[in-house]
Amino acid sequence: MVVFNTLSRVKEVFVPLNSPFVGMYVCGPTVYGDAHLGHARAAITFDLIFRYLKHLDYKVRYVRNITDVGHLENDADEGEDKIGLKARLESLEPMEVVQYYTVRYHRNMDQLNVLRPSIEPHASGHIIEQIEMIKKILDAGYAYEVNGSIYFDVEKYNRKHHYGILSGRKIEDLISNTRELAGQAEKRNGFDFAIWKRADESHIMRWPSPWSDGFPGWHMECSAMGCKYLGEQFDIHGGGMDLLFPHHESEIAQSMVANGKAPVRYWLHNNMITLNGQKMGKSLGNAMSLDDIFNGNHPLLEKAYSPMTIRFFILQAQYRSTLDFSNEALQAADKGMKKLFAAMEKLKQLKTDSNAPSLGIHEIEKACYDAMNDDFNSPMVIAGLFEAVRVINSQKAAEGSIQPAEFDVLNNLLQNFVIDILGLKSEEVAGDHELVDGLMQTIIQLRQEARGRKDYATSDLIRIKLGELHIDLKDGKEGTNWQKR
RNA sequence: GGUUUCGUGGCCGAGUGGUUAGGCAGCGGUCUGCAAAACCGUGUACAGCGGUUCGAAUCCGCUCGAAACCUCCA
Repeated sequence: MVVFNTLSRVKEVFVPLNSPFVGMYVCGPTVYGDAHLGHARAAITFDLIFRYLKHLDYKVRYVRNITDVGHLENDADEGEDKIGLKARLESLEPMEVVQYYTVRYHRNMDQLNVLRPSIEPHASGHIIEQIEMIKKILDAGYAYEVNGSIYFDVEKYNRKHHYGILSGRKIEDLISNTRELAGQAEKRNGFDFAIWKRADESHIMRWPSPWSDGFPGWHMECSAMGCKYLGEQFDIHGGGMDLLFPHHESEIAQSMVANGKAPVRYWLHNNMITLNGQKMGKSLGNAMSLDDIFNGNHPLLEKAYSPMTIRFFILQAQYRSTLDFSNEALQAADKGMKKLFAAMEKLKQLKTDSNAPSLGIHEIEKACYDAMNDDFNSPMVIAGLFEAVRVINSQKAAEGSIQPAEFDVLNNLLQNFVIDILGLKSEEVAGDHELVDGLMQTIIQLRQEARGRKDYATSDLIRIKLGELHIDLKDGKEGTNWQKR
């Protein structure tokens, strides 16, 4: 298996530090607003990786943090904490905001069938670990204190190491390009970053420390919690490409100084979802919340799209490519996914015969594994699955049969890839499946009798009325099937 | 300005030095009371211009265009 490592910018063979154990850390959400499509992409990308590694029998510890402190709202490390700001605006206790949006985030992720990580640590629950790490950085001489705040000395760090190793930046460029911003007086250099920040009187999220009552800098939490749960060095660190610099770059610098070694072997970054070619982002005001999409409540949406449609849509692109949002693309994904699930149902009806000719199922299976082993190429997996769909449908249409051994391979292939690895699930019927199906069979039978009498007015009426309830009837050679649209 | 990417047929989106990605839409046919589904068939696609090569959409150079990051962001 090869993975694209942002650090080297090439695909590298994936070798865990302590096989069969794999440690994976992924930057989770800052819980101060509803999750949007971008959150879905990051979560689904690393859910895919988590699921596939487990499928390969790796023992994965997957840590995804909840950022509930230390994220500064404005420029230059001088702003207000994001959670604190929201809390003041809504007259809530900060932890109330955190709880509210964490619950909503979890609900959205459940809807998307994203597995919960092994550990989901909160930054606010690891202030002590962060303070300890800051002490190490201070002791090593790579940070300095000004008025109770501690800043990381990037310039000094860069003399021995390379600040920019991940993002490909050079410190000279940073010097010449760092914007002149107000309130940077405390820093020796504009690109130094706060690792502890003194809180002024108005700041309601604060903890005691040896230096001041304050709060940790944003980059500290991931360094501290990654180290705590996965060790000083672990296999995979993931997140959105927009976190590459300065967040991940700074994480590396902090850990290098505190632990004396690079924290991460493989850095994986998912690309952005775009809207009209532009990044969909909270700060750009063009982000669609997942609830909006699931409910169809957005001026740009022609209709509501189900969580599984969104999941399939995201998996149809490779995680390192930008993915362009459009109604047309979403509707195409919706139709394609339904076709896939319909074929999986049809497979059950396929006749087996040990004398049947081979249908090349093993080749399809191999193609799916090859695709996943090549940097988690889910679109190629899906292409392979549609090969399987074509085989199933054409055999069904020709009333052909399949070798029992190939049937098993095909069945396992679909189960493994569609359900377990891609994490898709059929959304056909919610609720009382048996009751609904029983009712439908009765209706279908009555309609069948009408058709037998050539009473097409009645049979069409039944189909039209069911259509209004988003139920499609499909007459085939062996009777009528129904499907929820 | 710097860093990093990208530009594929109507749409989304893989891939790659020589053989059909795939999905959706379209067109023709089969099937059907009709419809839908399904099946079969169907597309002079790789921004432009040069270069390397027996051969490039794939490698190199230039041009044009777009994006992300350089400030919080998945």
